[in-house]
Amino acid sequence: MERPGHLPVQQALVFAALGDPTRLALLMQLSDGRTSSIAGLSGGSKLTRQAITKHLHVLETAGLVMRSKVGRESQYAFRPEPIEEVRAYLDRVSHQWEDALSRLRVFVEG
Amino acid sequence: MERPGHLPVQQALVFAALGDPTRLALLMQLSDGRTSSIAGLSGGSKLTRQAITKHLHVLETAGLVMRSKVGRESQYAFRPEPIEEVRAYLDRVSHQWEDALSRLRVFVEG
DNA sequence: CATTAATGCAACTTTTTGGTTGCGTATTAT
DNA sequence: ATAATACGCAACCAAAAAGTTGCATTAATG
Repeated sequence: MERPGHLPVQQALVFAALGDPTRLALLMQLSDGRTSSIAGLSGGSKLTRQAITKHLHVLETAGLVMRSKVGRESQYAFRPEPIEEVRAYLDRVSHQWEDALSRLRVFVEG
Repeated sequence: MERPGHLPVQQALVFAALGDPTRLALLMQLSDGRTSSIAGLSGGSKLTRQAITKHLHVLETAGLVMRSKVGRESQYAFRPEPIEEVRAYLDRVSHQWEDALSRLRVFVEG
């Protein structure tokens, strides 16, 4: 049985990957389900292709995108699994907080 | 009407705050609803008190934590609002992705 | 009042990040 | 075959983040 609540390292990786406007914008570009090449993702940004490449590597390390090389270009695709895990993690935190609050409420009012 | 694709600067702040194991651990310590002082939060970490203080400032700037000075000590409390906003944001991204995928599916399958 | 505990503040060092430039390599197109 | 396209890789740079040390301040304690 894995207790996800005590593995903040992997979650932190995902959060850190999401904690940059450029990377968030890249994710939004891919969240429509279509894949895109590095050149495609670089167009529309003032940054260089290599900067975008680095950001894509960060996203890939966090598992938020998947890379597959087709021909001479790297096609990147959105990967929703880490998002779901992070949502589940936040759910647990919220529930823990709400449960604690209701217990405190009972203690004070009771 | 806010468009989900609009550049989320505030969200990035919260994600960046969550993107550090030390800060995640601090949040977990506070997510039981009880407040804690800096000394209390520093105990159990190998970092110095000042390092913890800096992390708490980051969390406070992101709105994830509230500080109130009582006597000579600073009491910190968990603040769930940004968590909820981030969850709502992730919901929008997930739905956008799933909707796009079903549209693609319809397009491909005819 | 002297002492101790809890913290705030500022300077400084080290590491990490975000970004660029330059160059080499593999495809695709002409 | 040649040229243009799309990358990968490495070195390098600047700025921000993470962390420490030192000292001043404020509040509780005996």
